[in-house]
Amino acid sequence: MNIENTKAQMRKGILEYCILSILQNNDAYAAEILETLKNAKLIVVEGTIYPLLTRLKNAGLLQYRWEESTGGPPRKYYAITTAGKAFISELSTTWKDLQYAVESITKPKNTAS
Amino acid sequence: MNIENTKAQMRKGILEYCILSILQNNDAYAAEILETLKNAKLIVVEGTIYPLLTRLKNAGLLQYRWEESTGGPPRKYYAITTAGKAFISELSTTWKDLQYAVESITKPKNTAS
DNA sequence: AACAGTACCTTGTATAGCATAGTATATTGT
DNA sequence: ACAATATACTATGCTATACAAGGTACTGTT
Repeated sequence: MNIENTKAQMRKGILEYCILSILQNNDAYAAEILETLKNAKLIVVEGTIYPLLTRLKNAGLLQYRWEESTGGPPRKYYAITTAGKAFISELSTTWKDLQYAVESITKPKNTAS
Repeated sequence: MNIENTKAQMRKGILEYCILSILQNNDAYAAEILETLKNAKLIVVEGTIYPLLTRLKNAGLLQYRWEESTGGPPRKYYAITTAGKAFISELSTTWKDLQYAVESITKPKNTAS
């Protein structure tokens, strides 16, 4: 029950939303997505993101194309699909509902103002 | 990859925070906590909350006392400990950081304003 | 004594993310 | 041409949380 573990648990479930959102702005390959998440202080590692991208692709929310790189192996550039865009709006609602629920619970109540 | 599953995933990790927050206001027993969560639209079931309460108790964040009921078996009233209060403030920070991170990622960027 | 209602507890399952190791491609140096 | 290095993608096993489902125990009513 340490704080780091709890942080990791809170992160779970929002990564899909974050990744889809990142791709809504620009197509990107795994390393770029990873970099964006890190810049936003969402620590994620390779072993997490690759399976997640595959899952989103298999669900039809993402698609990818191969692109040559100036150095090193070709890159898988992911792009969001129509279904993915629709899913984002659902996730956005879910996230807002969750934020509201947590706020209403954690806000201390005036038991006898 | 349906929305209900994703909702459940997002809920993960915030339940500890919510339960500790509820107990910060008043001592309560499991059924009361469950009711409060439901009122906030956080769907949780018995099988989730009992192990969680035990975990929080074993971590020293909660303590409990037995109290007689007017009808039915005695109730375990949980109360937050000093360590629990300290943990809440950490969770509060974590939650705010997470909200900020998600906001910065999901907010669409002006790629060429 | 049997039943219903309340409250608490336990076991098994699914899923997400992590750690780690492995595979494949392209460039660089000899 | 071959080996070494860097980049990018993939696969396997582990852990923790939440859920589903079933079980135990106590109290009051008929």
